[in-house]
Amino acid sequence: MPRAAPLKAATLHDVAREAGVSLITASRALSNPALVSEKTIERVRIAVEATGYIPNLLAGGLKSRRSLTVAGLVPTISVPQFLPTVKALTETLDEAGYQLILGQSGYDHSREEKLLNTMLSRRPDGIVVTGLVHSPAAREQLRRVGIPVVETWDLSDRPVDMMVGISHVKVGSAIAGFFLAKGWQRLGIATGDDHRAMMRREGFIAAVGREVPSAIVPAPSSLEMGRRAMAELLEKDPHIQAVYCSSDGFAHGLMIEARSRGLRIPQDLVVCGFGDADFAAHIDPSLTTARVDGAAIGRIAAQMIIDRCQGRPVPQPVVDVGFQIVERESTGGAAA
Amino acid sequence: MPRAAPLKAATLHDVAREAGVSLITASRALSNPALVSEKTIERVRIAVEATGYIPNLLAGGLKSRRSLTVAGLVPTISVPQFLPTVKALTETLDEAGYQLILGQSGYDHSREEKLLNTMLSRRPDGIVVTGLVHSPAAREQLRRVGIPVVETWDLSDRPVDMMVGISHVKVGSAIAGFFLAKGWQRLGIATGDDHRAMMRREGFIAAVGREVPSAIVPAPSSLEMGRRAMAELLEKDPHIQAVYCSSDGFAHGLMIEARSRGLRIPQDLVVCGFGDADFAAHIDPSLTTARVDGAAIGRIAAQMIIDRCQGRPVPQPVVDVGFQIVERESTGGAAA
DNA sequence: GGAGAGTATGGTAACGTTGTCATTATCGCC
DNA sequence: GGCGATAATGACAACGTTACCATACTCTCC
Repeated sequence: MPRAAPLKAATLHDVAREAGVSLITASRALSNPALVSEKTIERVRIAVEATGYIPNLLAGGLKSRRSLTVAGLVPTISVPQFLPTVKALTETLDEAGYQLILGQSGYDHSREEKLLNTMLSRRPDGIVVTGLVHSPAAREQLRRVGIPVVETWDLSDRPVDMMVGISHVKVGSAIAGFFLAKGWQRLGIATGDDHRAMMRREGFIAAVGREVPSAIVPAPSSLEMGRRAMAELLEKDPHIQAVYCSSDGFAHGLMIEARSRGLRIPQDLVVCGFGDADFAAHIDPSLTTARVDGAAIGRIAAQMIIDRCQGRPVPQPVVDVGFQIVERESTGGAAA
Repeated sequence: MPRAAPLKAATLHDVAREAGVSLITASRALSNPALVSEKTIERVRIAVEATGYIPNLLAGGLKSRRSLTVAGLVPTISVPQFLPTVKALTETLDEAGYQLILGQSGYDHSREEKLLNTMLSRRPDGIVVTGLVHSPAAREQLRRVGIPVVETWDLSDRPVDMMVGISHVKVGSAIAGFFLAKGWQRLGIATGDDHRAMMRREGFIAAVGREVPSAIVPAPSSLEMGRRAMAELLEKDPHIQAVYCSSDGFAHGLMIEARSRGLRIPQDLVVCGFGDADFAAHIDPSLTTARVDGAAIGRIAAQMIIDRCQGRPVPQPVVDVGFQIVERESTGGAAA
């Protein structure tokens, strides 16, 4: 099947000729209209219509050193937890004329370095990383290129540049504190093995003051793995009372398995998740969980990048968006 | 906080000088090593290390007219159904050296056009659209630019270029046929209002041969909306026997609501979803659903683009990946 | 030993845009 | 009327890479 002859696409040159102005005036009419008279702008606009001109951001970016592009690195997009963040990121950037280039680093630090290099060769104006940048080589390289970098969903003492997230250690200890305050003593942990989840586990254990039976599964955790993790925990402690799970889908799996073994939730066992996924409030029993505003993380990260790119100072380069424990039926709370 | 002085990044010119070869030889050593001697390649490799050179794909793409970039348009990434597709797309493209630029068109056709223009200004080597391209202007423009285009997750008689997906009408009628074969007569539909879901509804209704009580919610559908949809359907027909839902999360919501009203599944009501989400097999009761291999859609779409870009003909420009109804407990099937 | 076919390298000119500096109208004001 | 300031436009040279063509040097084979 013969495709339409790929006619040479119109360039700004063609637009300028059509409009009867110089090349550079046409350029300004489109990208800096304040410098051009109304009349000329209109003429250029018409010429753009007539020629079907589509700007070439590769050329523009090459010269101006602004690609209007931001690189986004996520472990994998199939973990629902980051979806609101990526969504808000894309949308906020889009409003400012930036596009997101998505990269999946996997949960593997060596890939992180390689992917970063690939990304940098597109000369993004900024980089948003989900999680911390771990590899020292990558950290050093990011510093050297000198573009704004935001690490998200985590906090640390040594940011590469900017940071917006939460303290996972605090989440862990808050949940442990919540369990202990209710008087539950036989605790358990079901968690993925990624860095953030393991930090929550550490916080949990530190708050409890002793080791806690744990089922650790490879990230990302899923509902299916949750069922298996529940089985594992019941083997380790048949009289377990309260389990913290590293994600809501995971927690849901634990609850289903527990029920299928005749355990009543919350009477016989209570469960707390993490993330406040969209379904958490609506399953039965509704799930107690630690809520984090993932969309806010995306919005703030995008805004940090945009501000920096436009030369504005970022008032607060490290932002803790915090979290709250939302108590629902799975720990004996009210329905909604 | 003063950032490191942004030293001028090394260019290929610096690498060439360091390696003692000409600019163009350095270029070839990196992007077409077959033309360069082993010894020279090694020298260039060392020079790259020494200078910390990172290629500039903006410059390369400008000259070569290959940006090594593919634009991906999804309605929104927060609909889990497309996640496996986007994931496979990203991964397959990555292996061939291409990066995905993600755009969210929303469920709004006017945004589609605007977004497309933004995307095209980055000179992608290909475009993958989730769903069909509806706006005639957008279709025309895509044809004109002459780059490979893949429409996914759907099939139609008038592809813009290439296509990989399923017939949603067939899915709808298959599910209706499945219900009817079991002897269920009082049917219902709970569906999102996006194009694909509405096509499934049409297929369903056509197979039944008469109108069917429907709860239609704005896409994307969610578990929460599922609960409300169940309530709505029960109002329309208190003795409803079998409901088809346009997504698995949605179906899950219906089941939870039904149960909370004392209905037993599958004894009093049967439910079928769509998509075979990762949790579908593991919730209780496990969910009967129409399985579509979303990852395959992503892989095939990516491969089509890659083949075209590398000048290979695409043997089959329209691919139907098909679907199968997976019967589980929610319609009286076995557990797994 | 010279034609012919590789193999490895180099020089030059783009690709399409924008930064920088220069130039020309236009205006207000003493 | 002439001065300086502002507005509007233009010329030119990049940005960093690759396409294209040319050259120099092998090697083979009759």
